[in-house]
Amino acid sequence: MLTVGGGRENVDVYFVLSAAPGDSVILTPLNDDGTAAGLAERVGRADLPASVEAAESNDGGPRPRWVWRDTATAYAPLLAAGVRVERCHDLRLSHAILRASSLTAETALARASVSQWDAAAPLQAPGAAGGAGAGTRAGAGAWEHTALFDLSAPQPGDDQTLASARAGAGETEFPGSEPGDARPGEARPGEFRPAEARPGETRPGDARPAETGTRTTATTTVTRTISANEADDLAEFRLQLDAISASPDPNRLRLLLAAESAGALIAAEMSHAGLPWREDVHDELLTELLGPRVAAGLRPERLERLAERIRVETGAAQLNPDSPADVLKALRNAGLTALTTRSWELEKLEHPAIAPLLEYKKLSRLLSANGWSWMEAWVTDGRFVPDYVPGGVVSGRWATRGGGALQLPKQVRRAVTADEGWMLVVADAAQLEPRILAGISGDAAMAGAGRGTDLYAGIVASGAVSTRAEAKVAMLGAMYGATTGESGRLLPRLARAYPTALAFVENAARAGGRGDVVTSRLGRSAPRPGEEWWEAQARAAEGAANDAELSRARQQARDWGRFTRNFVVQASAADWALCWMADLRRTLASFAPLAVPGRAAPPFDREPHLVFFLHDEVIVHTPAERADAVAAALRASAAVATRLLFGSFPIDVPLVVSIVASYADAA
DNA sequence: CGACCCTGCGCG
DNA sequence: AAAGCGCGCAGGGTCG
Repeated sequence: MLTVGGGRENVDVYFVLSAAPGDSVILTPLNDDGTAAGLAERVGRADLPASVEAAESNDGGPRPRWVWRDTATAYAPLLAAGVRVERCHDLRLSHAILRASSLTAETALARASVSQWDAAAPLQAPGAAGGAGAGTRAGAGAWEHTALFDLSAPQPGDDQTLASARAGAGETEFPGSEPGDARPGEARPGEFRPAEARPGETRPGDARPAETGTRTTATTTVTRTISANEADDLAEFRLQLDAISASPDPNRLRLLLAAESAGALIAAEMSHAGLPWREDVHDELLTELLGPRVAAGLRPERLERLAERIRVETGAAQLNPDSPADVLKALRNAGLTALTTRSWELEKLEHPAIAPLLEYKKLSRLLSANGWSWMEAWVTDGRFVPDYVPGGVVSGRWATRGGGALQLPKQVRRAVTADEGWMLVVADAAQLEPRILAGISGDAAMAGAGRGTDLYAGIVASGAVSTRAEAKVAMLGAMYGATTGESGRLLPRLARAYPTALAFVENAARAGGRGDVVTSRLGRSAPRPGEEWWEAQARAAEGAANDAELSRARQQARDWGRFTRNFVVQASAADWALCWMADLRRTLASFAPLAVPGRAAPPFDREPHLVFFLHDEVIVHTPAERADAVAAALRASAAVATRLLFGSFPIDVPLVVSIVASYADAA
């Protein structure tokens, strides 16, 4: 059976999980500096959940950190078996961050050639989430990776030999480092962070994981055969540890990677649990708005009536209201000058066809995006199970693949309903991005404007602008790089009141315009512009470009500047949100199980668990009895995240928390 | 028929 | 070009 750290306490031990031939997995225990911590063990996949659970229990000792290529693929089968892990290190996500980060720019990892570690997230097998079934998903034919760890399936011929020497585990005490950030503030120690790695500290008998051959040491020598996968994983992990310790601020990156990996665990857990979804409520809502369900491809009654009215009012008997070109032609024939068929554009027009057209567009959108077909494809057994893609956006935001989980319209949120005896705790970080801007720029005036209050109201109170709406549009303009319109007009006033914050985003924009790399609070860097961009800039700088090319080059430089201007804010907000959720997850896991009737999938059937995340908002599904405690935990974790990012800088990120039966009732 | 782009709109 | 960031998705339309 697996043991961790020979019973020592306060030692981070990693278990690297690698696919091995014969439907098995190799677990290699490592110390936090990448040296061997014990003998590797081979476990059949069927027995893996039990082994993992045993290591997680460890009699009150430290929990291991699981190191694996891809959390979604590795963790889903564990969850399906009801087994949860506390911490992990996602090699692929970590690689992506370290590859791009300005903090690890000169490391071997950053200079390595493009490899399997730079590949996109593997696709999830339908139904891998466990709790809910596979369903019929659009594009299901594209699923490829169904096996456990098959990013590159092990070939028997690929095996090589490596000495894995048992180093004197247990001989030396390695207390964990202080918590992640250089300015940890009041953060609770020891949370979701890997302990300090110790470069240069090598003990006799340690085997470098990537070494081959047999090594005799003062203790024991073990020679065994390992798969190419295992060698790759160990080598990559070491490369990452080296890159981190070589960075100017290792703790910053350790925190980021721990939070990113925790996010991957959360995504897997949310897909396992699913978002509670009342199909009957959804169906009722659709029927009320659209008319009774009809076969896919047909228009429900209400839509058909609207389409007919539009045809009558425009005099276009054959009009297809789903075709923008058709609609445009019909409007012109009716004497209207419309350039596009966008709703906000049509709203300005005065004509009897406009009202039914706008209503048609609204309802038709509901039908195609979240109608019955969508429900059939994505909701199973009362759970909406989207496929989250942690790290799917360069800023660190998540993406989704299918299901449109990040665009759940307010129209259908009524269907998101807690199980009987359970509640939803919905929490939203109010005005997160401008607050993050105040934090990263160190703008005390802006931070002060938001302390304990609505930030936009605080900006109004400072006298910079006169209404909340103005404050909001001006702030958004500052973060997005508005140059014209109301937003552009208000910017100078904002800049006078908050010069530090405005200078910060201005600098980020200038850096981007030069092609320089910008970086989030915790160390996630934006990509550099592509080859084409550089070529255009070079031609412009050499004076080789004609007027059109010159203005295009300048335009591209401004565009990239707007991207980097926004990146520093958006990516730092994503840093914060990941820390928030990671800390929350740890707290929720510590709640005593509660025997309540419910339909939540084990291991979450007796305790609060995250079911939804959207940039600055989360939903926790909880036994009703625990709802208040969950609300308190959400606030506490927000405070932890704020301290982890900003230390003692006097800033707060207040939450708007609602305890509701239905998502539609959240504030 | 699929691959691809465009339009439009949902979310933050 | 709604004034400016980041996304995903569906449907129409075109091309090969």
